[in-house]
Amino acid sequence: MNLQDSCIIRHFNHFCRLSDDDKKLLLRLEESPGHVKAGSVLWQEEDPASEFCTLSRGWAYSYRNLGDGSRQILEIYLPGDIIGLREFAFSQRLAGVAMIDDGVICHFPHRRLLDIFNQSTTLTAILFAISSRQQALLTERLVNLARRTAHQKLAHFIYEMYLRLLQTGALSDGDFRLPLSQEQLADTLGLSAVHVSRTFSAFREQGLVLRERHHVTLPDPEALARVAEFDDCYLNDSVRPIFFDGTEAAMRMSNAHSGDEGPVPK
Amino acid sequence: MNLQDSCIIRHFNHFCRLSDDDKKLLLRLEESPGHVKAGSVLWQEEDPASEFCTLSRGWAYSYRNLGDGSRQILEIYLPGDIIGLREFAFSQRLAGVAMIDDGVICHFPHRRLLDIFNQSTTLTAILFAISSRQQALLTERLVNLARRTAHQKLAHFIYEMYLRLLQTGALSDGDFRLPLSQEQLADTLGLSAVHVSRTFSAFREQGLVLRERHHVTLPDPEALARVAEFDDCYLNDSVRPIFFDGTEAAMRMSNAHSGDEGPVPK
DNA sequence: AGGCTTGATTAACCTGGGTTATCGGAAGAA
DNA sequence: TTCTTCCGATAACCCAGGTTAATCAAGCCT
Repeated sequence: MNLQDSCIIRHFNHFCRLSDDDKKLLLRLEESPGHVKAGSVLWQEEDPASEFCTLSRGWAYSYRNLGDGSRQILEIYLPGDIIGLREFAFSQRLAGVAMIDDGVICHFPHRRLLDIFNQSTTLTAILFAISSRQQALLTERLVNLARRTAHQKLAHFIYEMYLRLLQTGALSDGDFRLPLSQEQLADTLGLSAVHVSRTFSAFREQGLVLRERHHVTLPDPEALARVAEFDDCYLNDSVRPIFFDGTEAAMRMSNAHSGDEGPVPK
Repeated sequence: MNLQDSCIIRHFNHFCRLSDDDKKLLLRLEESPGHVKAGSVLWQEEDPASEFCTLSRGWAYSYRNLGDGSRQILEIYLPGDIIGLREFAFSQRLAGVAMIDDGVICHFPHRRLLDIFNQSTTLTAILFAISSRQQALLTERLVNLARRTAHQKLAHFIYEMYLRLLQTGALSDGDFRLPLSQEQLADTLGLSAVHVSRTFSAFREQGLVLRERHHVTLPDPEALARVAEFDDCYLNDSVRPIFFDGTEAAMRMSNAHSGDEGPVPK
């Protein structure tokens, strides 16, 4: 397999330029990618947890089923995202994962993470950063659910998706595919499907969001961000390259004892 | 300093027996512990992020301030917890942290994590597990906020605290100190302080929870868990030793090619 | 073409919990 | 002791969003 074909190498490359050795290490850990159908369940809560996955094509989501028959969608995964890091320390799944679209996923046994820890500090740091970023997304979703009105929740979610898709270079203007049903949106936002519909109707009248089937148009993305009180620092990549420059400098330092260099935070 | 005095060594030991080398590595990274007063702010949102902390004594919480003047408490930290892992991949704080009690914290510069990554696979795996566990707590809080009634939210929170305190061996029966004001509970649970008060009144009448100042008594913890629809698998340690046994076997394998030994999680 | 299913819209009605306000008690300050 | 401040309790009022139900449009199957 060519070094550029691997979906996980592509994903890691987003964070930090990789050496050829690191690429080979990642590649060796990767098992055959497989096609999965829309709606199929990758795993359910309390299944044994023994691997994680990279989503190469298609969208997916993780969810929890509640006692009263409702469910909460925890996270939406886009192509390039890693699924299942959540359960690294557990032997059971804490949440189910299902496909939204037809897609392609690659499997990695949990235990092979240790090979990465053993052999590449760079990859280890990237994995930590990915986990940290997922936690940031989760935190923001928590605030969104706990403290905002239905209008803000929906606006925030749509704008977050818009930014994430922009980052992956998957779109240019405020016009993209959002393959979630209103019921799935409701399960994500802690609302009823009926109220999601009401809110979309309000947005349509205000010219904020136009939704047609699984397609969304944002005539004025900035206006939407204002409604949502959106603060994008939790998504902002621009901090990460700085960190990784620092990382590499720090790694050189700790190997060579070259003394202080670069800004040292107080 | 004695190897057993370090708060971080004590914390890591909860997860996995450490070698003396690992202990020395942890100790070398640790800087002087410091006393902090109740109510003092360790850092605020958007402060530069350059270190993480171990909470050695006292309680703390992380929070986000919202545009409308309200705030959301994200996480309660108990003695032994690590604070600030969230921002590993960021140069800015995503959330503020403040002390609830008087306490003691130890500081670790972010950059020194790389020394750990470089030098100890065991410590790296433990750090990953800690981060994974924090994500599990966050996820459970998210579900709690999004999908449950006020009664369930409060019951769930109190029962979670009860279990966490049990785990750290800090209490024996259903009777413990909960040093949070009703306003702080409200900010944690996405409720108003008034409604927290109402809910406590209801619990008192039902004999579920008796709260007096900062002290809580649970006459029947199991009944409380039932009200909360509590599922403790996200807190359950019993899965972790299994994982770490597997880890150590795998590590020995990858170092020495010694073949299968010990239970390997399937 | 005719059923079936799934998703979306809209309306009518209801309730959990927010908001505001008032009061009382405990702890600290002087 | 008295003043002050903080915290918690309770009541009255109100509204955002849940619930139920009816209707409609769009695939899909055969």
